[in-house]
Amino acid sequence: MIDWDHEVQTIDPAYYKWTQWIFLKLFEAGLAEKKLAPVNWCPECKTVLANEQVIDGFCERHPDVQVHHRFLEQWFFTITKYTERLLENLQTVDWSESTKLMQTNWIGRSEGAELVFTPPSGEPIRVFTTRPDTVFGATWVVLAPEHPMVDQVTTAEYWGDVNEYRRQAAEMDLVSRRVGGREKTGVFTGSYARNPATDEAVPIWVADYVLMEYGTGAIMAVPAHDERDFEFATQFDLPIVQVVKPTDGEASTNGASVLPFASWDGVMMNSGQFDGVPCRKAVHAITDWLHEKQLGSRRVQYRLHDWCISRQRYWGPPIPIIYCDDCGTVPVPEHDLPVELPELQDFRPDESGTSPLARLEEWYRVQCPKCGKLGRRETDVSDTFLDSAWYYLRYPSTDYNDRAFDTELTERWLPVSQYIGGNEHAVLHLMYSRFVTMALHDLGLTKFEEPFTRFRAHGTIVKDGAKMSKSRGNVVVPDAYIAKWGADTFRMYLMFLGPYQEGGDFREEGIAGIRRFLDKVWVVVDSVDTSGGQSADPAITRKLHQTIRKLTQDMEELRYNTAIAALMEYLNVVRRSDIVPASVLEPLIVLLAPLAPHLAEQCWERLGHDGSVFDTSWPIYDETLAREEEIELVVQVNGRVRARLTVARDIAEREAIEQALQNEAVQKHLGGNTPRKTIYVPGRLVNLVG
RNA sequence: GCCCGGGUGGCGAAAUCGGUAUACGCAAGGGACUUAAAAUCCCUUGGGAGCAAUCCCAUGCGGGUUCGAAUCCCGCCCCGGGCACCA
Repeated sequence: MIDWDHEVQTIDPAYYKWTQWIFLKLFEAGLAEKKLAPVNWCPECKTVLANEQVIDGFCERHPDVQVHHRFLEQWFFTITKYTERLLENLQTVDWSESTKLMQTNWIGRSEGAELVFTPPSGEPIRVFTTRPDTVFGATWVVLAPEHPMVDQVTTAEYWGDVNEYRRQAAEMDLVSRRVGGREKTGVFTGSYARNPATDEAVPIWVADYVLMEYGTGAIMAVPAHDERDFEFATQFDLPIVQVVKPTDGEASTNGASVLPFASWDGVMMNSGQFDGVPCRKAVHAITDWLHEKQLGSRRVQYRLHDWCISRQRYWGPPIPIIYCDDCGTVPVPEHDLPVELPELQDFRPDESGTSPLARLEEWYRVQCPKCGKLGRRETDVSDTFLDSAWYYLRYPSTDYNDRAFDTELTERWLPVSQYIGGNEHAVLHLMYSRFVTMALHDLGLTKFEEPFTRFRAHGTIVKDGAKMSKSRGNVVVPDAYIAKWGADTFRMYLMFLGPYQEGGDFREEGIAGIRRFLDKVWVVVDSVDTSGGQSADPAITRKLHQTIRKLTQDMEELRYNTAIAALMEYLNVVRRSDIVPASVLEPLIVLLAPLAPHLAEQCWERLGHDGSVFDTSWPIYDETLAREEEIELVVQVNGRVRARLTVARDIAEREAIEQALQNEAVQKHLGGNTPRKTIYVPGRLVNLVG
């Protein structure tokens, strides 16, 4: 039941006051930083976006609009400080496996090593690799175009080439830059660095297939054992040295045709004292060896980046920060919250990279809360995902205006015991909420660190093979169906369509079946025997308890389709009976209530009850009453069904086999032979093997 | 390319632990009621052979393990989703 007294609206200053408060808490905890970084810019939204809001290089809200790179100073939440916990805690929560997997992949944990390649002069170049075992085959080094060391290593002779290449890379937008399989490009810097394993000088290149945002922004290239490096070697005629030979490969020694060989199933070669060692062992042996020489160390790398929360749009809670020439970055004092959104004539965003609020000088010019000198408000607002990252904490505490969430109420109601949503939020809302909750937990503000104990991802109902969207024009509007069939029918039909977590294509073919079922319920309720004198047929009672058991289990596991099928079966049994006592019908109505609430409520009233059906308790099944006394025992000969016997439920093995052997059809198929082997599965079958 | 999920009647789908494949519903066909139609009720319905009892075949394709496979293993094909030059 929905309690409208506990409604929240994230655009209400009474709500976003606390969103800003949460920002301040995270800021105090050192989890909010403003930094200059390459960020995703949507030219349609005219704002930056978080990585999680960029889908295949396109804007989440504008699927036709490509996202660009911009270097801007933005506020970030350092979610990466929680990477390990976000990963580890996944094992403690009861969530859909698909959702957990998506988060795991998004966090993208990789074990490997950081190795040092030393140029003759200047700083060493640090590279991250997951294959330190292949370091003997590293024949050059690549820096990302944005790598700060490019300037130092580029020689005068190559200065022009390198600069031109960097200029082109900077101009390229995210999409064309990141397409895998694109022809490799790059330039030589003129310098060399020493391979820490071979001690040989290898050339230093700059190429855009290396990304500054991942690892150290530099790699060692091992063309024999990495597809991309192999491609680059082919393109620029660079040396290829095989250092791993396949364990079970046929063409293991005469190399070229099987390269690049990127598998872990191999042993080392051309690797000095490590020759013959399997890759998986060599990884550690070589890393440790380089560690002793102080040229490398083990390292774990993640794909997850910090959460960019700055937005240059109007709608959103202004980030509660004031910049002062003397005091620097000053948080707005709690008692000054909320920082309200001012009225603005034209609130549309523009290309400037600053928020519409930056046009309103009388708003952003304020006194510094510390020294009183004239300062300037932050004009960016926060990501709307921050609003939703904590809303569940607000629900129980909406009556309190002096605190975001009340300790006692929070303890009583939270964490959320069952949450249902779509997998499109797996790496957005669900990840952000987990992070915010962990941060609040570490600040001592909540007792739990996971917001949602149990989460189930619903499937997507698609139409004509595609996700419903206004632009495609394939949206199913429920209103028409509700008008024609009724809300209960439509609701129940959607549940009956198929497994809840799978979704499927929307068709209306079967909807009449649900309506017929509900009509039959109504008719049966009308014909119920209310005299109280009739006792129920034992067969119906048995079916009733089986149905209660099935519903109890199915509802808990969100298996609505089979729950409904079970109710239909039960109704079919009830309808075959001439007399229907209230005792067999009332539980049906209670079981139906969560599926067809309106109809159930009316039936309940019609059965002579004053209160709501939702105030009655869920029926409890009796295992003894649900038990079948007689069962059908299948008799197989050599695994094929040849007879079915009706026997007592608890028939002894010896007796069952005895009866099976006496069966005529069974004897025929045995052909007069005695079975060599008999298999007995209690309550199910006898298999005679001849 | 890598990682998940799925493929079962004409259709949506069941079979939850390796043990009666096709529950439940839709659609279709036949019948009852009706002057007629709708609605409702009853019956039939995986494919094939047969008067029948019954038998054979069938869970995307090809192999395997097992007394027994939709379910487990190996190799493919197709559909949906996620990630993607992440070193």
